[in-house]
Amino acid sequence: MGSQEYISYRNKVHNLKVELERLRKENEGLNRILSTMYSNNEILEAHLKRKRPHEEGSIAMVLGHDSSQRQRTRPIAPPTRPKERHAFVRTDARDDGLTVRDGYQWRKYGQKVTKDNPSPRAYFRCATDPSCPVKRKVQRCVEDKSVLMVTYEGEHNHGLLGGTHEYKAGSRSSVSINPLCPSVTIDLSDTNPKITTVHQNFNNSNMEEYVASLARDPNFIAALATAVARSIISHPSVA
DNA sequence: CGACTTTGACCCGCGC
DNA sequence: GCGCGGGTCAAAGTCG
Repeated sequence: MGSQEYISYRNKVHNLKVELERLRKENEGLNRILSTMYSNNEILEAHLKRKRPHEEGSIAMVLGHDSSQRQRTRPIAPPTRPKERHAFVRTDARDDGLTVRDGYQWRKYGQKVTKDNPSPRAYFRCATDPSCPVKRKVQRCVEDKSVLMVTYEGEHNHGLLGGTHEYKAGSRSSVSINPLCPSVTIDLSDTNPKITTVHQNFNNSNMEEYVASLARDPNFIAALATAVARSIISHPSVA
C-alpha cells in the first residue's frame, strides 16, 4: 500500500468514525424522544384509567402516508358507542386531499366542516367487505395541516386487502412511520420502545433516517402531542 | 356505463 | 321545546 493510498484510507476511517459518532448522538436523541413519548403515553393511559377504570387504555398514532390499524377487542360493558381508535398520518400540507391508504378499501359517504376546525372532515365506510361495520373519519389537525387525524370506529370482520402487511393487533400503543410506503412501527407497549419494519422494501437505514427526520421536526412533535391530548379530551371514549 | 365522489338536505342527540 | 352541530343520506356530477 503506497503512502498516498494509506492517507486516503486513514481519512476514510476517520470520516466513518465521525459519522458513527454523529449517528450515535442522533440515536441518543431519538431514544430520549421515545422515552418522553412513552412516559407521556403512560401518563395519558393512567389518566384514562382513573377516569374510566372499567376500560383498558390505548392510543395509536400513525405517522406516514400509508398505514393500517387493527381494531382492539371492544369491552363487553358498558359503552354503547363502538370502540374508537385514533391515528395521526403525516402528509404533505400542500396536499388538500383526505386520502389515507391503510390496506382497506373505503367509500366516502360524506364531508362536513366542523366548528372546531376549518378543515373539512371526511366520512368513510369500509368497502372491502359490504357487511363490515367499520367507519372512519379523516380531518386535518388544526395545529399542523400536514397531519391528518384519522378516527376508526368499530372492528373489521375480515382481513386486510391483499394481506401482505401484517400489523400487530392489540398492541397497547404504537406509532407506525411510513416514509414511502408502509410500515415501520414504534411499539410503545414495552418499557423499551421497539422499532420494527414489516415492509419488505423498507430497510433499517431508511427507517432510522426517516425516524430521525421526524424527531428533528419540533413542529411535528408538538403537533402530534397536542393532537393526542386533544383527541382524548374531545373523544372521551378513546381507549 | 358503472363505480365513486361531491354536496346540500335531512335526521337526531344534546345542552340550554 | 328549541337551536346547534355532528353524522348520514341520496341525487347529481365526475371519471375511467
